Amino acid sequence: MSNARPQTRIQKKNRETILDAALGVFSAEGYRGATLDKIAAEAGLSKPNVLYYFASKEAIYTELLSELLDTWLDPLRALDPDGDPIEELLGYMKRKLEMSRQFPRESRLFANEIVQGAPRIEDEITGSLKDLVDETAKLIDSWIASDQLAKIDPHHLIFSIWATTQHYADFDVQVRGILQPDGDTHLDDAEEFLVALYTRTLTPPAL
Amino acid sequence: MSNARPQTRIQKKNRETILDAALGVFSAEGYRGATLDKIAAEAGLSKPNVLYYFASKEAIYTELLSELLDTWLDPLRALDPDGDPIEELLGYMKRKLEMSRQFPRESRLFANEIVQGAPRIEDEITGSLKDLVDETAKLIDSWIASDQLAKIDPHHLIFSIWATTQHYADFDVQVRGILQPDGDTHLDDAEEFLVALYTRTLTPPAL
DNA sequence: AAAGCATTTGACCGCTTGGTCAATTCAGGC
DNA sequence: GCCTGAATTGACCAAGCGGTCAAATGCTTT
Repeated sequence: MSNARPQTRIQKKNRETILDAALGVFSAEGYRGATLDKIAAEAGLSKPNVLYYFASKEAIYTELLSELLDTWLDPLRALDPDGDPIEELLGYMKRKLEMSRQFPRESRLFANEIVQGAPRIEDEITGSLKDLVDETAKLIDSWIASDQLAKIDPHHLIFSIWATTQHYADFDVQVRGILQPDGDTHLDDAEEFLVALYTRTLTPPAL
Repeated sequence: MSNARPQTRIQKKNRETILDAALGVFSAEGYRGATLDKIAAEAGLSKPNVLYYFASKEAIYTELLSELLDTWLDPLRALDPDGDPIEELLGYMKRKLEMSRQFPRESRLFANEIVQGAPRIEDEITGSLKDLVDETAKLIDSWIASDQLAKIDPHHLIFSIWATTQHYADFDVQVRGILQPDGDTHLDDAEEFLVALYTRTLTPPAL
């Protein structure tokens, strides 16, 4: 597996162009709905040329997925055990919401994959993802034990943060359809709502 | 549109068999990923026989979708303006969570459709769904105005209930993957968590 | 039992899809 | 300017797809 790829400038550029185009197509249409022709057209290349840079449609998809997984978990890793618990968790929620704002295609790519049973990333889910979540859950439990947080199930807390924040990317059409005609500030409103939701939920009862 | 369909017993039975099989396939693989062969195999019928009962793949899909939309909104309609606001909203959340437990395929079918831009139900979203949500939002606002609920954005409250409850159906593999090996009681734990979450969020500050 | 309609299916069609390949064009070092 | 490998593409293929159709089978009524 020790590869000594030359990676010329033009190779790097085209691979990036293809991955970006593929992200758009895969996230909008799912794996089966996406076609190499659409990806090639979106990238401004011919289909055989796309396959000159990637071995197959599958190869493009898995590369996107594995690239993404790290980025996706970064906000969770940024939790500071020595910070103020409520501020840390609110910060995490805000970072996740910001990712829905800035990387909706990435969010939808994951959503598509997981809704359909995550056939290609099940190992990562039960492996590194589970480990990281379990670790974070322990941290939250320790915060609860020291009365810095209200008593709450840490795993489901994390699930709820994922669900509420990613909802704005994954179900964008529904959110916009319901909020129209005024749907410009909806992510700011969402942040305000979620700050209130989690502040009330996490604040421990006065002693 | 006044149809006088005969609908023999065998027709009714086979149409139901097909719709049930199609629900499984569409929800697991998305519209593009589903094939008539898979649906036919799942239903125990030949492909031409399936097409004897439905005009096309698209026809099966849209029938499923429109059938579902009503069922999906029923819990929202069940909100009682004269009931106790917090109990009503907690009850709504519980009903939605129960639907994730009992009808995960239906939930994933919607998730697939909406993640990919809801090309076939955009009208319903901006129409009847939006109307119903706006109406409910007004009701919630009136509860807030009479100090029976904490001050909170009603639309985003509804979004958060959808997101947190449907998450357990749509992202089932992820939830189970992280919670394993003990993932049997996770929906009961989820309910306990969500009751706490929304109780704290909705309870108005003591006067 | 025979007619008449509902049901079922094997064989087939045209189109789209992922992928291949030989041939052509391009870009940089000498 | 020319040579060499990188980059690009038109033409093509086999498989899978949604859908058709004529023919066969089943069921019910008389």
